[in-house]
Amino acid sequence: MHATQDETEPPSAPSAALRPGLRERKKQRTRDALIRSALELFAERGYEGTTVDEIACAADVSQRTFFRYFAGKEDVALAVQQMVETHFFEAVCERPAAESPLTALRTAVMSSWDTIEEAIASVVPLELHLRTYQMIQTTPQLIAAHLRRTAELEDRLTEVIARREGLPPEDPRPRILVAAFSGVMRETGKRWGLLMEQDMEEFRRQTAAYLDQIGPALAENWRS
Amino acid sequence: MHATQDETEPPSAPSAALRPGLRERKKQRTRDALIRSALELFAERGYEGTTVDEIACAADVSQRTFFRYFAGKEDVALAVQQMVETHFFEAVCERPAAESPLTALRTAVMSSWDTIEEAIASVVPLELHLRTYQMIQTTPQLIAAHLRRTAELEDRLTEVIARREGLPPEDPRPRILVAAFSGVMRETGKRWGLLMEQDMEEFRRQTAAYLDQIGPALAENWRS
DNA sequence: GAGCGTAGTGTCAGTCGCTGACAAGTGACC
DNA sequence: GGTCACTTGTCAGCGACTGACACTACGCTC
Repeated sequence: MHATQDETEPPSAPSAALRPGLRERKKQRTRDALIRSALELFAERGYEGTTVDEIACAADVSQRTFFRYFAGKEDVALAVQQMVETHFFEAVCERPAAESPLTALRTAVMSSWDTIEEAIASVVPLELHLRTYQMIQTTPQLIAAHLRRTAELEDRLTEVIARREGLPPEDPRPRILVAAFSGVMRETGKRWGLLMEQDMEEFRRQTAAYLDQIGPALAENWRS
Repeated sequence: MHATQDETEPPSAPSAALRPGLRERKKQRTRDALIRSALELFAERGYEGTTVDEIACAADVSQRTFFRYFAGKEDVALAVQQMVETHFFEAVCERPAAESPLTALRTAVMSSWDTIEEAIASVVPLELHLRTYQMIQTTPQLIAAHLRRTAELEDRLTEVIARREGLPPEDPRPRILVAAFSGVMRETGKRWGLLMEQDMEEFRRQTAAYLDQIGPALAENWRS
């Protein structure tokens, strides 16, 4: 309902602001304002220490309007994270069928990281998103909500991979692979958020190293 | 705070009801009554269609007392499931160190299933628990809460396995294995709950078959 | 450019989950 | 039997969320 930006495109509009219609632009600005206000307040006073009233007030709308844009307080906290995950999912869908499933997943993460930052920055400053990410991993209610969304993403990934490989839906292997992959991503994400590592290169290396362990993890006899 | 049943034991009490003291028994009965009332109401009107007031009223206590026993409405819905998972975790801890990690997990599930039913039945009828399990998997709020608890269980399992194998906490392999295992359990659990399979034997076979796929899932080249 | 329909917004009132504070009842222990 | 600590109920209140209704303003047509 919100944020649908696919319309008939007038060829090369002179003023770049005329594309989506005045009303649509206003809605988009309201939505962005709500996200920005929310994340700033969360960073300042914490998630539970911030009321929806305060968020709405900071974005100059009524509380009622807030709930027309977001289904709940959780929603706005996870809005940017949602963007990131959608972006990753699309990257997976675009991987060539020749790649093995694990390679496809791995390459998709890496390539989605190359391009996601500007998309984030168009809504909120990157540093604010990093603080939000930490908050998500330390606030019980947000951990739960985020895990639920992640589980849904896993379902979709499982389906995509099963289709790629031409497997019937009952085959458990795609699900297992996705679960293992997801476990790695959760773990590395935890480290990234908590250690506040700004060094993206180092983080990529670590993630890659972890992903390399997926194969060996299932070989019995770990004791070297 | 609640349900601590470790106290100095008077040697062989004549009436088996005298062990934990009158007050403790009363608390336990209140707690069980709350769980039973809650699950019955949930089964009847759904989770969101039931208010805490109604649960408290059905158990003949005040709403305030309900919240002294359970941190929230979610808590009472997941109370029995919590028992099951604790039981499983303890079973894992007791597996001999000679078993490979995956074997230990697999054997622990199977053996915990052998003994959990009576523990459940002492609180609520088994059939009611099954309906609750279905409800958990279809109610967004409960899915989220349950996933959070499961994630905590995964953390503890990861730690136990790392210790068993004498691995340092940074080694990602225990986490990956647990994630894959957990993915299988979530999937089979989903089928069990939704298909309402009463046939426990069939369900065990299916779970075992899924677990057998964990190894192959990580071997590349699935296409037979 | 006036007018109309509709989409977006604010206000209001209400429900429900949840909590702190205080007062009253009740098992436990000497 | 009396004191003490633990449980409980009542009350008052906050915050998340929702339905209903009236109002404003965009967008489209004539």
